[in-house]
Amino acid sequence: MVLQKRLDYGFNGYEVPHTPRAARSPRKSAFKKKNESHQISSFDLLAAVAGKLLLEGGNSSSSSNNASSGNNDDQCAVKTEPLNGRDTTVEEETTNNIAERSFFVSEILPKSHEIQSYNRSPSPLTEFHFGSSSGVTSDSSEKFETQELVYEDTKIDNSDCYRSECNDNKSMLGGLNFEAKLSRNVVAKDENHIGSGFRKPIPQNPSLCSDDIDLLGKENDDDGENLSARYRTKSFRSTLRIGNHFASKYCKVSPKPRDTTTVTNSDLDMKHGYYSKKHCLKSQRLERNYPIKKRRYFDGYTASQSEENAKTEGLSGSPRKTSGFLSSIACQKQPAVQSRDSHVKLGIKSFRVPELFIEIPETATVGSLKRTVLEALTSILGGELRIGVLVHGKKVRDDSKILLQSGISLDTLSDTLGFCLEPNPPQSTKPLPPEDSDYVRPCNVPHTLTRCLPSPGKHAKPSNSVESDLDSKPSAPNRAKTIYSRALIPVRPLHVQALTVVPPRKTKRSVVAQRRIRRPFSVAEVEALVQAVERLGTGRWRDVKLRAFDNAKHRTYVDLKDKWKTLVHTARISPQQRRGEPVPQELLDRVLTAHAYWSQQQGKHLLLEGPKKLETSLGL
DNA sequence: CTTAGGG
DNA sequence: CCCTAAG
Repeated sequence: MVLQKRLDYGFNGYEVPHTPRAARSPRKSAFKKKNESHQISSFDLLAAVAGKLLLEGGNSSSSSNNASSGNNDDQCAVKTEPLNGRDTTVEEETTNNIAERSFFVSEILPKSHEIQSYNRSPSPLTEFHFGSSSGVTSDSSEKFETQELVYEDTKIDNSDCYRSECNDNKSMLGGLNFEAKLSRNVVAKDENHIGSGFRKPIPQNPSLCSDDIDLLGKENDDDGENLSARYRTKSFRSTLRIGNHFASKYCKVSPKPRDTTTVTNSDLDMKHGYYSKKHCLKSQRLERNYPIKKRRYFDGYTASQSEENAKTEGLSGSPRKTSGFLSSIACQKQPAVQSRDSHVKLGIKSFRVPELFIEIPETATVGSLKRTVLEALTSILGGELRIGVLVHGKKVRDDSKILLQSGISLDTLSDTLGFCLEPNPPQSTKPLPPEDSDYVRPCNVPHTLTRCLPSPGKHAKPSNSVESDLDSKPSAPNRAKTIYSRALIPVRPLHVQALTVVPPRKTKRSVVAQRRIRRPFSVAEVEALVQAVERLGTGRWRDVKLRAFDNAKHRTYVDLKDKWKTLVHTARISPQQRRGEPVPQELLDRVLTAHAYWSQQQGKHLLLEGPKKLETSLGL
């Protein structure tokens, strides 16, 4: 019942982030004044459903499978049911079974059923009925993965293994995907974390996700990318899942329990089932030395800029990174409801909780595992639950927008609308030091997914020597006994693919380029940079790179240029305003001197005898 | 691929 | 750090 309570909280707190930015493809024509007055509030309902889902989850292990089926019967737009209705004993529940314990949030809404999305209901909960749906049979363990997107009328095959797997099974198992990590530490089971988002559970594993912190910086950046980044950070890992099972199911990779690399790879593969190996290699290489120049799409949903954009942008908005959250709520347009009221009818097929990482000892009991997962889950969603709306994979944050304004219309609904659950005030959890971009993955997989790979020993690495810093070779994760898997369920925005003539799935590579982890320059690096610039000037960053940072694979000449820029700025502001590791004034002075010198030099344009070295000029 | 700058 | 227009 505690869950119920939280559910309520979540409800109250529900609020879609504001989205200042206009729709990618403002289609004025789409604005039918007729609908302007309509405000969609069904999201609230969705939130309610989600909450309900939680509730179900919380009780699933001990209560009946119809915990909430006693609600309204009519107009139940969404049905929810604990996947694992039958209450199996702990002994019986294998890891897989646990995973299987996802929650079936909803079924395809019968055509006849319609959700009057526009009518704000004072009591959202009443609009959703959480009845029990068809039972999930034993084989469900093989399909615990949620159905990502289910198209009723448009059978779109995105071809990624993960997806197709799902489609194979008629049973749309929505729900929670569990990902567990076995380790020596048990996630604390205290309840202090309630309401604090997943802050609690995560800290247990500081090495899992490290970098996201700085991502939280820009708060009002309406840019989709940034938004994504933010969410990735705050809401990261919310999908619980038993990696091994997942791997075996969705990836070719043979599941090897306790094999970190394998599992990880599996996940990666899963995520990029259609990712060509070749591309992986390339990607890796790129990331290794230089920033990937491809547009980054957020977790899961990614595509090469050229291809994806070309394919979808022109049609109905550019695909954007989607939030890292789950979004396996499938909605669909009701074919026969082209009614003039232009009401959007959508059926929610399933929910999936965002990815989540938990740590639990291998020796823990299944029961404790369940408990842990449950706790982690509730802690995540417990705080404030809310629903995110995705249109073309892009989050729509402006609640005031009408559907049409957001690009949600009868014509495109089924292909563009998506939802995602997200813990409210996304708490920035203690990010775990992400693996270095140079990290060499066991197999050729998109680097992006390694973001949370454990990187022991990388924490306290106060580099004093330029050497060490310049050549910060990430230590390879060493967790033989840890089962680590990731469950980044790609939130594939419904592409307009179905509506376009573009040949479906043609080299639909997805490059999940992730923002590089922030790696503040150390004093030593600054020193090296300054020295190099003094000698080479400020217009030869490549040379600077080669000269002083040739071994620092993670520093590109662009980085150096940027750093110089900031150094110059830093040198000009008062020491009080400076942040981060303090740079010796001496260096800053040199920065200013060199900057002034080279600026002048550049201005002089005198290359008669070649640019004199600053050093020479200064008599150094 | 590099630069140079704005974001 | 990212993204990109220019060269």
